[in-house]
Amino acid sequence: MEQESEKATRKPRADSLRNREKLLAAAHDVFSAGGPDASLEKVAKTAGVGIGTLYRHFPTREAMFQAVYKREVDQLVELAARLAEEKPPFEALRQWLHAQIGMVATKKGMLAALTPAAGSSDALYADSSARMLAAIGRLMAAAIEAGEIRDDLAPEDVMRALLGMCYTREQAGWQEKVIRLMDVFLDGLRIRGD
Amino acid sequence: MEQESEKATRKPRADSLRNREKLLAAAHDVFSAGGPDASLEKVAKTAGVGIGTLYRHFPTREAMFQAVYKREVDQLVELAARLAEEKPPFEALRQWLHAQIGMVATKKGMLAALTPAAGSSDALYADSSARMLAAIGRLMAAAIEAGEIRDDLAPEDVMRALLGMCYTREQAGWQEKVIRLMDVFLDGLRIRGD
DNA sequence: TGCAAAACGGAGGCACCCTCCGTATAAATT
DNA sequence: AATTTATACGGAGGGTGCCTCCGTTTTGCA
Repeated sequence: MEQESEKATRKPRADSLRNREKLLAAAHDVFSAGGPDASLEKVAKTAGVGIGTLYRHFPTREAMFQAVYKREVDQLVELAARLAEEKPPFEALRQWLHAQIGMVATKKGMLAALTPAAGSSDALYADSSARMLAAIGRLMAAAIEAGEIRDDLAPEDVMRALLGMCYTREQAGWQEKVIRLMDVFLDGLRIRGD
Repeated sequence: MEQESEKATRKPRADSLRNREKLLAAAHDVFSAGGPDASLEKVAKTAGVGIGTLYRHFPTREAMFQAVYKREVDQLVELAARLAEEKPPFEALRQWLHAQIGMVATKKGMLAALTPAAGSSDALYADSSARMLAAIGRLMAAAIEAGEIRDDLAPEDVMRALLGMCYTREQAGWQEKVIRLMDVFLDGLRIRGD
């Protein structure tokens, strides 16, 4: 019988992986729409699984937030890499920032949920933050090298501008407003070929 | 029949006023201890009234927060005036700041509760804030005139220091820690008679 | 003192939280 | 392919909180 560790680790079941993924997708949707206090039973129903399955995968609300958050960071970092390859530098930066806005809706719940228990999840947070800054840094560097944007802003500055704009998230429809604000900002960032 | 306005306004019932006051006191205690999501039924029970009575006086959770908040601002402004009369200037300032810390526990729930619905309660907020700054300004002016503290800080600065320190409110027992921090800060503020 | 307006209190219906366990199913074994 | 067995599934159920509604009690006024 072949096994690498002393513990007999069976291959994880396919349905388990499927359900985990379905739950994460559903959680993203539900929390984006309903805020951090949205019902976990609604998440389970949206995912099409039982409430028991949800709790087995994510024992606490915060565990669920963290998993969603990490997944989104992964996706955004990957998206940055793909955009950098496929699009002109400025356009890549623009599209990536737009994608960011969609994420903040969830991060909102994240922040509220993580703050009280701070300390347990600091590492996750710091790491994600660093990766995000690195990703935006690469996009900006490319645009600067192409002579498309100013070179006197740091990645942190752009990040702060983005998050600051999102701080007005209150009424319905804030995402559209922030996208417009962000486009104005990008217009200011751009070097025009006059 | 004598009445001042066209509407026949009967004198408010004594029990109503009593219960309202009991509810506000209970709400302060419960929210301080349990945070903004504390149970309203616990508030009613602590106050010794039925849940129906609570909802009649404060139809929504936010209405309750606002009432508690306003009451605390009133009390603190009044306390500032009394301390200014009865205590030496520096001691008055110190005791008032300590009292402030007790309030933040409730304001925490306040902020979380007010933010989403911003706009409906802006006026209340701005007014309270101004009154608080005026109160601390008077205490500081007295201490400056007596030569007890430095004169190069504005009321806003001290307020910001206080709130910044309170931002670490997470674990149990944060109030004690903040009181110690605040005393250190006050020690720095003080002009020593060397 | 009598009476009607106003306030009281808690039962009841609903939603959500989380646990527990009988049933179903996928991986391992033969 | 059939059997075994570890693992995952789903939802009923017990508990708590939210808020409404209405019969009962209290209070101000005449």
